[in-house]
Amino acid sequence: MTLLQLQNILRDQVRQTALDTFSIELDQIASETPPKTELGDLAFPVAFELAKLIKLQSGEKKNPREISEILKQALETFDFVDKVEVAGAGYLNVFFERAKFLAENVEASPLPALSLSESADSTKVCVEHTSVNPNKAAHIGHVRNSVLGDTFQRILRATGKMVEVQNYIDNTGVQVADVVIGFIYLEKMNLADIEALDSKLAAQGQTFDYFCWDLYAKVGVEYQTNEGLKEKRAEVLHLVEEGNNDTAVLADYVATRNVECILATMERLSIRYDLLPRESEILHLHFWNKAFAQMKSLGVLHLETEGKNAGCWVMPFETHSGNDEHEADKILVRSNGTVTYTGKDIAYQMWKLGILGMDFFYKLFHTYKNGQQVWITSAIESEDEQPRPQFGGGETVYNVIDSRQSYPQDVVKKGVAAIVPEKGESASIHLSYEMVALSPAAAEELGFAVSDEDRKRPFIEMSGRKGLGVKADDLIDRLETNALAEVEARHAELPLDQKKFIAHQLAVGALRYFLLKFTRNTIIVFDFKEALSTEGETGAFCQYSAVRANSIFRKLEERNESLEDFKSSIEQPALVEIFSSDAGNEIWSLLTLAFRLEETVQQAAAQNEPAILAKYTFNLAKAFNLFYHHHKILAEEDAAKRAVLVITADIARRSLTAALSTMGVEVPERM
RNA sequence: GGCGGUGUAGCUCAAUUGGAACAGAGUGCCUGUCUUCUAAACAGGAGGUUCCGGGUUCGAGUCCCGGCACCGCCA
Repeated sequence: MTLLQLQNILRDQVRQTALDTFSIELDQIASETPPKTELGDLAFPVAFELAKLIKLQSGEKKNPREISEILKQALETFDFVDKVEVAGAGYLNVFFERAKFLAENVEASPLPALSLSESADSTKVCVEHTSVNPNKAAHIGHVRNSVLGDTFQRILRATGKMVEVQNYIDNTGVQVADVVIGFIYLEKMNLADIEALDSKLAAQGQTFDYFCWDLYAKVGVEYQTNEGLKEKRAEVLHLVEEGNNDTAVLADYVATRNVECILATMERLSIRYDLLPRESEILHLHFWNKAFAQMKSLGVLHLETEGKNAGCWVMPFETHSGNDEHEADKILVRSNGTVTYTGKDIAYQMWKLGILGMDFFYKLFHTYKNGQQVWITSAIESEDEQPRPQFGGGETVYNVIDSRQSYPQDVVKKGVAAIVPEKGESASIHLSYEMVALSPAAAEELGFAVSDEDRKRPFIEMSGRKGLGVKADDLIDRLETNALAEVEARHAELPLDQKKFIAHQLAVGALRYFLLKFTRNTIIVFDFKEALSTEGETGAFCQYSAVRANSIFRKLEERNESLEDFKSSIEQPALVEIFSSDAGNEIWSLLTLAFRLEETVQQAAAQNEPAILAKYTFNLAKAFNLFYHHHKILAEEDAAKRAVLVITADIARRSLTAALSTMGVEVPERM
């Protein structure tokens, strides 16, 4: 019986007792964890609610404490429940039978549902994240998206879901067109020149995406004075969208090279994808026409005949009471016949949910070092490669997109729900997050001129167009360099390869944790000092804690002592005695915290909030450090106590490792 | 102007969706702890009008009403 199962059983019992005794049906029963382990393992504030409901139902006034006494008796009969106390104004505090519970869970997996996600009968969901415009290198703001998405994807897997990860590639948009203009008109380069660029850049220690980063900024500057260049925009964009011409071929090369670079950057952070759906295929396969036909036949669209929207196809939203300006977002087809972004997004969202009635073709794009494959869409049937996975058709679709897109995302969600009411709005989830901005000081540190006006602002938005931002690879490099110096100082004797690998693991841990510890709707004002720190609430702190735990087991192995012997040596009476001793509470509180990973992951999934897992991981690491500090585990003389300490350390490190792994963070061999 | 978000310790952030028994962390500041299973650690201290004003109730940082400030989106 896991902690989660036990909690659910107790919750059911509370519900049943409320029904039997007071004829009150409680749909949701809140439970919480008491602030200190001495006060119990699980608390129900349910008596207060019951008192209110009883009064409402029969007019009878009941004291919450009285109600709790009745519930207490019902809960005390349970296995694994030691005692139940009524505390405060009517709190119900449940204490578990520590020894029995530990004996039962010595071997338990911290995330039992993880193995389910490989089985065919688990439900499939799609997570779209990253989706960087393929015209430049990724910056730290993009990385927040990717880390959030990748971590959330791991969280979903840990709850037993089958997950498909998509990275949408807008390869035919204005941003790509702008860089193409830079190549053609500013750099005077043709396709062959661009193809030769990589080797030239390599000699200067540069990369393609960095080159594009600067070029894109250059185009932005040029636009301000060069009207002629700006006029090329519409023309180039049109050619790129249309395809089958030299400009489109050049654009495709540029976009693909940038995708390759961005994928390489993300792989440094253990972020990988299953599919790269491209806008070019959505256009060329005419997804919109299919969606448009469906919408017309369902009558969810109508042709506006008068007013300023005359000639437009619009989708009405009863729930929305916006003003005239907002109506613009509901226009799906303009009076000139062109489809809006919202229209295309709705068609694409329908494909993701498997309700469009048509599909892309697919070819293999890349095989990662770990064997995972990432596929890319194609518009050409003969290019379709078999065998291949089935893509799209998610039960639920999560779109990781920053909060500035909240309104359009809401329109897409409502639009899809109008077309397929049986799926409803809940099938489309916008995992929104706030941007990563720069403090004026950080912008100056990067060498950007900050105006007096900007200096007064709390933060400055990063901008690819201005070339203002902390590039992801630069930051990772810096993190790796710093970490390597630390490893060098502590473990000079290790081979360089190993030291570099550890430094890499630490850099990933630092960056991922830094981006995950903030809740999604907090604007991260990037600060170098904070991001590079390895003290306090950081990835390194959590990793360090796990490394220390592992070193205990390395030492045990060296002494030819096995964990299995400890597990088989524990006996109930000895356990009971240890748990009732002074150290018992502290050991037990570490254990219950470690057992709470499964529950925490479920919470993070239900609330779409990876920061919950980050906070938990930090608290678990902290609790382990305390335990580690208080007990000399290997030196403990009392054999029974030593066994309990070893087993506790093992359970804690397994939970910690699993928690970190769910955040995409590895535990280094040494630190 | 309309819609949405935010406001909590010097600074950066949490707070299990309305719960208690000190509103918690990290950082910064002050003070202690390395011959030990790794000090990237641990312990202690100072630091709060939860933006302001009303309201709802057994109970409000959280919900409602009215303001203020900052941010974003749509024009």
